Amino acid sequence: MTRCDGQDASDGSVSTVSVTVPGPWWTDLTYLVGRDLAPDGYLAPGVRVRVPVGAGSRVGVVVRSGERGAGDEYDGELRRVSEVVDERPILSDAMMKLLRWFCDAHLCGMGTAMKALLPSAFLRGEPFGAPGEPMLPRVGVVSFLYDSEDEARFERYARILSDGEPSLVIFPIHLAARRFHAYLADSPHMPMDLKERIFLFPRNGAKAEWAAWKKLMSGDGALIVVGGQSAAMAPLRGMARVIVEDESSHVWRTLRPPIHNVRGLLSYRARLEGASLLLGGRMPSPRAYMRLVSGGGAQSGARTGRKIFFVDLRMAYSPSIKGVMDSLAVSEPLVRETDLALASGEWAIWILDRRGYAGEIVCQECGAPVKCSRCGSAMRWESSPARVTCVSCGASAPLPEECPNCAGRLLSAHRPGLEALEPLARAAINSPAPIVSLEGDDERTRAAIEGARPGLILGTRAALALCDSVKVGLVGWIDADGEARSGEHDARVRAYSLIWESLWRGISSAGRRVILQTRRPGQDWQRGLAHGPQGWRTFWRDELKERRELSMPPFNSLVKIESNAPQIRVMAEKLEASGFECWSPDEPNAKSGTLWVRTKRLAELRRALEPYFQITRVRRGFPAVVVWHE
DNA sequence: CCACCAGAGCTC
DNA sequence: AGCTCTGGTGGC
Repeated sequence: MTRCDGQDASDGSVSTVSVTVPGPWWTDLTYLVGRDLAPDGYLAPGVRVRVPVGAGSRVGVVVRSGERGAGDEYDGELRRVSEVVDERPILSDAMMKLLRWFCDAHLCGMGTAMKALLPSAFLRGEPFGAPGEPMLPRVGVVSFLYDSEDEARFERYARILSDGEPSLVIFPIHLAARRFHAYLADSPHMPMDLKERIFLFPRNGAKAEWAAWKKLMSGDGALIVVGGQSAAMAPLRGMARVIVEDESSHVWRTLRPPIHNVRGLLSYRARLEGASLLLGGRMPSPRAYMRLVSGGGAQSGARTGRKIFFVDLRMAYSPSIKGVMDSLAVSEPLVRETDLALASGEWAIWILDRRGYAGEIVCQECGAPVKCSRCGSAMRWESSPARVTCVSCGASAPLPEECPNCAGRLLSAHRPGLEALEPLARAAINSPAPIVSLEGDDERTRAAIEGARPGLILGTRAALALCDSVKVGLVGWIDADGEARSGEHDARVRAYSLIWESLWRGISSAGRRVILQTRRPGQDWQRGLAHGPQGWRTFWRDELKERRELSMPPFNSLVKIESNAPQIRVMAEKLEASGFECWSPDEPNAKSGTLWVRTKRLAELRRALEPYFQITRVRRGFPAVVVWHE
């Protein structure tokens, strides 16, 4: 690498470069570069440089290079590139395209895209070789593999992988990747010499991840890379195939900005690098389903049988719960099936997706819910010890004696939770088997359960993970409608796929029974649940019809923009003037604002948002943008 | 007297 | 968002 010697180029022949610098802004920054760093007055696009930014310095990537003033409106004082990191461009053509696609799809800047897709060492300036181009341009095919049985899919993957083509196999969670890695090591379908060339990509963690990148970039002979989401950009040489397992999982969507769907990234990466793409799972995601019905048939398991039972909540006995307005039903069929499962030495799981004693506390006089003083989210009531905790930030406070809003004395609890369910379960179950409330999903709890005598587990959706390690004979959904109640446009798919998962997940799905306590037995989004291994066809047909009518994703993209209230108002006006469909749910005098946009014209929206992401706006702060594509 | 930290201020 | 510079605090 070459460092700036600090001297001015005395002959005055100084040129400029545009550099993408990681930051929340979308602007590329212009710098001078002296002859000492660039003898030809030119730095190739894709070369990393260290540049001064504000008080410090950062590593960025050259995007353009040329004489002063060429295609650049900035007329202020320019600073100098302080160091050229790479001798040759370091981002492949495919990688540049992938980064650009990411920016367009998620309405973010190039710097944000680089941080999301590349290991942190890249932007520290460490030696780097990007994922390769295909040797010969290839056209990857897309295929699908849906089978409700986990074991059946694993076997199919193993058979496919046994041809030794360089393959990337990615799971939504690392634990599942580990399980598949162990499966491959034992699989009779894998040739011995190939087994030695399977690499389990490490779980998130910057150091381990960078070590894995270096190992793969050095071309150590790995042919199959198995990993969780952190392996999505793994630099596998000559990658010919990408397998995305459990592709409909909502876990593919990241929780941290830039919020994106890692499965979508993998699909596009496969296309750019000419690798074939195999999407697999228990059921398809909306986009995969649409391709599937337009393209060809799916694989599927053949097992059917009476696995699922609907219990009409309106008919079920619902004992009242002390201190809580709503009741919880523990129906007769649920108790009977639970006792049966326990009697035959299997585990039973009852799922209620609300922790604590009650999900919300509301003032009966003013109607306001008790909110967290720190973050403003709803507080839930926990009974032992008696207190309220915040659903989102975890803050805890003593049980309020009066309404914080109107000082009213009548606070009432609603939506009973797991703590309230436990005494009901104890009273209802006849079996002497233990009853355990599962508070977390950590490894320790799981290990304790794996070694214990089978019993009844009361837990949230996280408890479904137990199906992977112990024999679960019954899953009972205490309030199945609750899953579909959130206002999100994808609430119904989440509900459907959770229940679908409870039918099929893990090692004992063949004999498992599932009971749904619901107000709409087998109706609406629940249609198709009882139709056997491809019941999701019924679900998607109805769901996509409705989404098309409402112009919701995947037929349109949904964009959420957050900023301060005045800026949101200005943006809303301008976007509406440009013909965008916008709405804002804000209260009139709120400080911060939210703007929703529903559109197909993402490129145009990007251009409209560009002014708000110029670096000169840094002091006013940048809006936060989230995009939904499905 | 200096190590450590929170907050301010800056960004071609 | 980073980064560094500042000034206050607290440990010895």
